[in-house]
Amino acid sequence: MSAEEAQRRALVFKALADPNRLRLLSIVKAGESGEACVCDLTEPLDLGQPTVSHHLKILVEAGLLHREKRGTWAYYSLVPGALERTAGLLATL
Amino acid sequence: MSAEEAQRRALVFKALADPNRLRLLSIVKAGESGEACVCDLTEPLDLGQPTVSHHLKILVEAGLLHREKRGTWAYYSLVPGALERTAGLLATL
DNA sequence: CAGCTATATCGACCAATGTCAATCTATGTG
DNA sequence: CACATAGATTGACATTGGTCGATATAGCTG
Repeated sequence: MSAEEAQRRALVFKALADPNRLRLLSIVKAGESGEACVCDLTEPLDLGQPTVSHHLKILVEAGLLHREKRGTWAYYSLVPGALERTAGLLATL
Repeated sequence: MSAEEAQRRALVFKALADPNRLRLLSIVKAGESGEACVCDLTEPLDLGQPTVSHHLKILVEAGLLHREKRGTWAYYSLVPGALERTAGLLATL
């Protein structure tokens, strides 16, 4: 694998390499509507709102979460197929 | 997902969250014998020997690589099924 | 427009991490 | 035993990364 390809793939795993971000993904996935707003995520993780926004941004930039703003709220949802594609990265090392 | 479970899973992804470690896994996997010694890994990554040993240790501790010492050499190989199990972690978030 | 609320951004701080040079350990060889 | 070699460990350093408080932005409501 080329250095550039490795760097690219490492970005996704970096996004997954934090316990709080794994929990964020888990909560978003478990939500019955498939989405969650920041206010739903702050309390269960016992983190400040800026910290949660920071983690969500990293997950969005990694292509794992999708952000949709509706009114004052921002709703986050899993990007369809993103987890499966990430799993595929491991099979094709 | 509990905080403890998240922490446990994050350890594996932390191990994957470095480009050089991804390349190490890739090289070990690609080797025809399925294993490689440190001396085979230093040059293609353009890293010093201590750095490579450091990365290999992290991959072993994450349960991804197996280390077997034969004589003066240490041979590293993929732990069977480890990558598949890691991929499974993503499916069960 | 003034005020409120949800979220994002900024700046600072401390902890964790990747890298290297130097050194140590263990194995093999004369 | 003396020496050489493969690899691990240590210590130092610079960089990155997670967290928070303070502040900014955007949308809603009166």
